[in-house]
Amino acid sequence: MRTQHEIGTRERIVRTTSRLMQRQGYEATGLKQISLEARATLGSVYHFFPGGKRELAIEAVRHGDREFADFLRTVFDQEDDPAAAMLACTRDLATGLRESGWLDGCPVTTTALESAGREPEIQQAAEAAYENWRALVRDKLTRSGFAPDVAHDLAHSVINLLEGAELSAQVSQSEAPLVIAGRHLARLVDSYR
Amino acid sequence: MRTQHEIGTRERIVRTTSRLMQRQGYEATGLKQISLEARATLGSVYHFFPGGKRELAIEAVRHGDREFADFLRTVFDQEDDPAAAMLACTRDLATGLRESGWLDGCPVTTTALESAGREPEIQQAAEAAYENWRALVRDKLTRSGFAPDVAHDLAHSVINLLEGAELSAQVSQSEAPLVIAGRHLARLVDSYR
DNA sequence: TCATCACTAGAACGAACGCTCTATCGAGAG
DNA sequence: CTCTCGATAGAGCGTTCGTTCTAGTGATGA
Repeated sequence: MRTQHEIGTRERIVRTTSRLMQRQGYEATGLKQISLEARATLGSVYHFFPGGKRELAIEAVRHGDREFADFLRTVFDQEDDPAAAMLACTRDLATGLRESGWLDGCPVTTTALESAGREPEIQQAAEAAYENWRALVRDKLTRSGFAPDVAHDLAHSVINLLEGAELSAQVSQSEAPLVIAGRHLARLVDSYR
Repeated sequence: MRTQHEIGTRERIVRTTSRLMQRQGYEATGLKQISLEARATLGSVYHFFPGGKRELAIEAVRHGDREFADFLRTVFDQEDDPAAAMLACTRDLATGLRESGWLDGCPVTTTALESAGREPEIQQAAEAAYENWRALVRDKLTRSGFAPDVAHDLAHSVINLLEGAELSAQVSQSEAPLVIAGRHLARLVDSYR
């Protein structure tokens, strides 16, 4: 019998897949590597995920979705002012990225790009993730008194600039893109007050 | 002898590789597929690119670099006002993306993300591309009277938001992220006048 | 005419891929 | 105890991968 607090095999496989695909992408991540690093056998992998690699990728994207959503919620709870929240957001992202040796970027983007137009189910999971994150930003802004349509548009560019800046920071191995993005997002948000 | 205006085998291979990796990424693009679609044999591919797939990817990224740089130059030449240029830029990107069936996103990003931290030479080529594009935006802004440090920072966020919005537009198969990004970039640029 | 050499051509190699298959394990039910 | 069945285990399937290799082509210059 499995006690409740220990991590089950299924969850271990999902987390490992998410981390590996975050770093290497969908195609470069093999099932052998997943089963090895998750300390599970191929039999276990196909037992929990009969849909194979595709199903595994979908679950990994959803895991990354929840992961980044938790990050956003934490930052937004700590910073009351939206502009200050933007700065805190990019600062924490930059720190995390640097501490991982510039390896752990967005847990969804790489897989999403690889599967765009080729794996509709994975693409849909990624789209749901982006929309989920936008909703968190939108709610933060409307709760701070911004008009719904302004908040809607801002949410798009906030998430998109975070994505682009993190990608740029990862490729250039520098915190600068994220730091600059934070300042510009704060300025942009403030310009709608 | 080869006349000057016809496209040589080498150039045909580079263009095909660039287009395929733009759509499918680095790992999912096979040399067999490249040689087939470029109407070249594997022997020709390895004759021109002894470094194999890695060298081919580097050349493909550089090709994408020149391609997007030409696009930026064209837009910047047509629109004198920087804010108007931002709007034209996102509009044209959205149109091109839609017309390709949401397949042709940034020709560098996918390959860059897949190789981040694993293929230093490809990553460096991608970094050079981003820096090249930023320089074009920077020059456009300084020529319009913006202070150097302001232009430097804006160039970062312009390119990064373009990247993020195009990625988002591709995944959601919608022009909205790019259209919104154009408005926000114009507003942000104007706020520094 | 003949040697040269950039280029084309594609068979073949070992390795790795996603996936299937059968066998086994082990805790709870009867 | 035996039966059941979710879970574990890993050998092996056919295929495709990147790469290597040898052979052949055809225009060029001596």
